[in-house]
Amino acid sequence: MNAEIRGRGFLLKQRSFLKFYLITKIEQQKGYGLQMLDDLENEFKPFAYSPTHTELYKSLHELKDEGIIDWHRQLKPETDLQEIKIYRIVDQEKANLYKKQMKVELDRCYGLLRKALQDNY
Amino acid sequence: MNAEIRGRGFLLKQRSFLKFYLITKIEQQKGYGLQMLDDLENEFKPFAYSPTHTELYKSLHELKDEGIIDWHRQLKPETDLQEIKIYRIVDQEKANLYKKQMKVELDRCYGLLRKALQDNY
DNA sequence: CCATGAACACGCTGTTCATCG
DNA sequence: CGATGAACAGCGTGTTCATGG
Repeated sequence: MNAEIRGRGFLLKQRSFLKFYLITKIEQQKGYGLQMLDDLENEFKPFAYSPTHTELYKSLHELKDEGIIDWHRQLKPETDLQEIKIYRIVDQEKANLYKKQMKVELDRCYGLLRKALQDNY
Repeated sequence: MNAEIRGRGFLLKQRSFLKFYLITKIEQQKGYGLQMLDDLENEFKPFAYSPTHTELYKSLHELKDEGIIDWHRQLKPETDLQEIKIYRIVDQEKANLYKKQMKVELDRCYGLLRKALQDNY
């Protein structure tokens, strides 16, 4: 379990980070895939982090495989006949557990970086 | 330059992190390779991070290739006839530059994690 | 072109093997 | 066995290619 979230190593994996963020975004009904990617890019621009669409989709697929989310196809409203996928939490318990575990992991990494900043300056 | 320190991505690489820490340890004359590794393991135990000896040596070799450090062989004092390597900074300018760039990178990652903690809880 | 996805390739890092006193 | 190092293998992630509106 935690083995999935942190691979016995240094800092957390990007995949876990994205899955974690996506859970929150889906809870808040923040649109479809590329839409969420766009949001993330903007949010993280100050931190020079720009996730790729491939990583985003792989994260969504993993969340589905783990039974945390689900999706259904739908036509993009208003504009045209483009098809998109709308995501939704199907197991809030699992979602909460994932976020809880990630909180521990984020705190760990946060502390590690703080230590580095304190030790070396 | 920065491309070496951060690979266009998410969080910083372990290698950079270790090189950065090793510079400080060498500045403080903290013994030889495995000795420093042992120190790091103890320091990071609360953060469940335990670097490997291979990564440590690769970091030291890179620092040497970049002309930041140097070493000479020496017999382990007092105890027995074991040979060890003693490291030393040979270009303090470069060392300072590396640490300065890493400071920027650490701050970036630190901010990114803080944002994650704020956004999702 | 947009949205989603798969295939492929590269690079980081851990596990294992090697050498020398 | 301690210290250093090389060779090898796995896997996370970015780049490229593919498909369907």
